[in-house]
Amino acid sequence: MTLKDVAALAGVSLGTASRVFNHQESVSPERCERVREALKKLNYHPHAVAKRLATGRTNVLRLYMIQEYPILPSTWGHYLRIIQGVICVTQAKGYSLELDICSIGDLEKKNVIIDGAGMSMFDGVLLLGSWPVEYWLIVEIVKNNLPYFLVNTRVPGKTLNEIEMDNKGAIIEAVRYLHELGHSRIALISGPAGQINMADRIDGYRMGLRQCGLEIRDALQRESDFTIQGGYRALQDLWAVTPRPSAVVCGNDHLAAGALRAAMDLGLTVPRDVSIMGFDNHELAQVTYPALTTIEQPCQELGITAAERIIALIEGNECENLRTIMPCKLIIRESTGRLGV
Amino acid sequence: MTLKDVAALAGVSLGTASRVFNHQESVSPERCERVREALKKLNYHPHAVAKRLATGRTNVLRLYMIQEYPILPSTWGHYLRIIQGVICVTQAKGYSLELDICSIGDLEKKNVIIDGAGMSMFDGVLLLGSWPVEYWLIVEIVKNNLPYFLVNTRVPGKTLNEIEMDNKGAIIEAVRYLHELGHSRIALISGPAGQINMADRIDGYRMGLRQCGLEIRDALQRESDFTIQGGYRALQDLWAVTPRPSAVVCGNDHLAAGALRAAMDLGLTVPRDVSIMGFDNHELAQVTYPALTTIEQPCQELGITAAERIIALIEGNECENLRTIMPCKLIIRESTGRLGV
DNA sequence: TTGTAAGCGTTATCAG
DNA sequence: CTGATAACGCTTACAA
Repeated sequence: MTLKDVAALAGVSLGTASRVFNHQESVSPERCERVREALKKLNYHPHAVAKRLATGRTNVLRLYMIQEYPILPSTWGHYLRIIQGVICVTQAKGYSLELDICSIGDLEKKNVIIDGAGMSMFDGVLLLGSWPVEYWLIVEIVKNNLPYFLVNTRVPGKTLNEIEMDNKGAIIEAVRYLHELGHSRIALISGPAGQINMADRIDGYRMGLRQCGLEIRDALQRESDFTIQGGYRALQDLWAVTPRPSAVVCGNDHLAAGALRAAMDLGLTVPRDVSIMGFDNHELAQVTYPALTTIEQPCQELGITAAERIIALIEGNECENLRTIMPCKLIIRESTGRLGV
Repeated sequence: MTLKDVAALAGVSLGTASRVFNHQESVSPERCERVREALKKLNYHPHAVAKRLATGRTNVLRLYMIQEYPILPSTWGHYLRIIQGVICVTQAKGYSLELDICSIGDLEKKNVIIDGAGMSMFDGVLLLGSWPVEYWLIVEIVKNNLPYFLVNTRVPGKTLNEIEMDNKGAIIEAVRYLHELGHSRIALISGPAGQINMADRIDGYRMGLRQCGLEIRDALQRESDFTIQGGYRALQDLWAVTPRPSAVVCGNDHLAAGALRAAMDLGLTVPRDVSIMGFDNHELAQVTYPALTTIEQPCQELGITAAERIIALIEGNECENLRTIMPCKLIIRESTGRLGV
């Protein structure tokens, strides 16, 4: 059932049928009505592909999940919430969302994005990741005139179309909070410093200490992976340092959960003997014992904003804020408190 | 840069250029070579949309995540692993994956699938969900001749194109395992029985008891939601029953984590006083204290199989197994054991 | 083996 | 306001 059939049934030309269906502009009420009836009767659906060919617009947004190895379940959960936000917007605005998962290596080597754009398979691209993106990739994208947004990541040292969490500010707040509880020897167990989010958290830790007038001691900083086991080992490590820390900020909830378990196995009571904080407000922060004080990120909002921005870019409504930082929120539970209480 | 340009540069006709690019069939080696050079020089990428219009094939797979409300993080994680499997296959076979999230109500009311198919936006559809799907929706899909597969869900009472986890078998194994540890009063804390997976797990629980020659007692079964809090309350409840259970099988790891905490707050030691089991092998199963014995599902394999099957269907290679059940795996950790040990 | 031309279903331009 | 008609870029008979 094509528009032609509709036109035939309504006894009008193809052009008129198209006008009625699309804008109902400049067509007599009478014929307009006839076309509408035909549209109804034939249960007409426009052929999306033909429309795309004719208009040059696909109404497809492609989202690349840039996946580090090994795959981390914590990242998964984080990404999916962001994607949910993206979908809210794409659905509302009549876009389809194509999803792709690839390593940063794939993205750069095979040049999949540019190729896809060359084949005009999508109108814009969202790069969702946690590790730094190479500048030349973006240069390539810009050169091809393809609307893009970096989500939850960036190109170090450049200000581009990007939208991120305020990782740094969140940790500064965390350090201040611990300082207000009376802690002055605050340690850090971070994930890999090469990861963008983690780099910002490490930065925030140092800046927080500075703002509180506390000394920055290398011995109190541990770089681990993102795993529960990593957190476990790092806390054991940290406990060998003299003087010992009285509070530990962790790069994510998994590290914090591991640290918690290590503290327990060392015979410590949390938060009486040591305070421990996570980051992410992952579900597991609720099930540890004691439950983790942590930081919540506005994942869905991030996705929503990213989608709105790129659609604005696609549709030519220049969007002002090319760089946006979303604030996070401190969630206080049981794993932090005053020493000895 | 279109094929026309390539043809012009190579000094051949459009048709010949197309033939070289697609099948390199029936074209003289010499001109073939010329075309190839032009292809290279112009860095030709076929216009996907035009190709689609000409061939009538989109090479797009659409996956609907059927989302219950409220949104459960545990479901998210589960789905994403499945999707990852799907993407492995679509990437390898040259398909794009479109992702949509909607409630089952959306799907049925707005008839989005049929409309999308009518607009020929995709070649096939994967329905990923956990709640029963209405038969008429599938009837509609079949009527429209659209290849489909149900993933992780089904239409109750019908055998259709579907692929699921062996939830039932897994719980039977769990009950047997507990029975071998000497337990005879085995309780169940399930999620909503309306959810397909949970219904199967409840079935499995009953069948497992029967196979072990144990009595099925309603007082030892609690239907909760999927939350940690739900598990907490359910275990408290269960503890008021006389005689008390000595082991509790939970519908998922969240319920089990809540039950664990409740047991702790009741002053019990797990597994000495009571054994507790989860389901999913969610990350939080590693961080509870004690760590949860649970059941792992082959999520990625499920996705891979589903994608392979539907692509076979699309490409007309009749796939034999229209219904497939994937086996799960028992993961033994610390939360189960013999009574009093 | 090759070129020509007729689609594929729209949109959009341009006379009338 | 309306109807032809030319794109859009490709595939695929069909004819040469």
